[in-house]
Amino acid sequence: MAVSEAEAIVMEVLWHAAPRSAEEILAEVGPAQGWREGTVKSLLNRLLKKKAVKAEKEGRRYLYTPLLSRDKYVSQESKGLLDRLFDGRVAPLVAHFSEQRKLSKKDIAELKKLLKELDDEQP
Amino acid sequence: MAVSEAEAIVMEVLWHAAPRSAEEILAEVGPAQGWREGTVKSLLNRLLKKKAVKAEKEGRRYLYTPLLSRDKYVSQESKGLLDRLFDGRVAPLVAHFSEQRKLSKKDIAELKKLLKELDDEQP
DNA sequence: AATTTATGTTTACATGCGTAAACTATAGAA
DNA sequence: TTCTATAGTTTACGCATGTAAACATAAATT
Repeated sequence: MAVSEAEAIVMEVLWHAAPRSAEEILAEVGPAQGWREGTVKSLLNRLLKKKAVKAEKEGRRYLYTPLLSRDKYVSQESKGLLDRLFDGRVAPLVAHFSEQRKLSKKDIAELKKLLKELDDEQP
Repeated sequence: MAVSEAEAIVMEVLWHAAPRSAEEILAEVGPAQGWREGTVKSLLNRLLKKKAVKAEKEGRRYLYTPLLSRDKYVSQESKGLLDRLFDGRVAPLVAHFSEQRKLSKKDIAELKKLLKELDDEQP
């Protein structure tokens, strides 16, 4: 089952640093998201059920660690979008952003560099 | 309110050719999706409520036409993903696909062409 | 005119999600 | 030892979604 958007926000905290306690996670996302204790606890439980995180007892509480890697999550999400909207191909996606003028100078520079590196790999 | 995934499949039919009747839409997506009549009708009604399509009476039935453009929809979806996962920037997204070896030869060629065109626009 | 057929409209129902309150258990504090 | 603070577990509730069935209505057919 898929990790939902709210759950992904909790995952981001754990991807950034793990293991963390529920309390630490709350401290990190609660204020920004306007979430209470119960909300974070529910999300953690759903993530446990989905096997996206694991919990290890540490004293009276649990410390949570990701089982699903950010890379894997990002891959799934990106591939989903690509397949649904761009027939699974990357160039049309970039072309879309280009048409929308959403490519920054920095993006363009980085893309050039990336392509050059690909050339160097496979001459 | 957002157009859901199932709704987007109906939209794709209309983006491809509109106006279309419910019957035509069913004929086009029903078999592939395993959807019955009622399902397509429900989706069309939700799309109407969301103002993503409009309906014009034609004889005893309605013909549906998109109000939301595919371009706008694609933009929203893409921007959402980009913001959530790549800090709003395109280059890291492409880098991700590159790392996952998801860039085809064709993608690479097209990206090069695209970047060259951008150069030519703004010399 | 009565019945069947084609369409659209209303209602349904399980599941997931966002958001939590209520409940429970347990380790410290008094 | 009893009370309290803390952390996890259970239950809740409204809304969206996927997936229709049931119902209403009007046109076409018998």
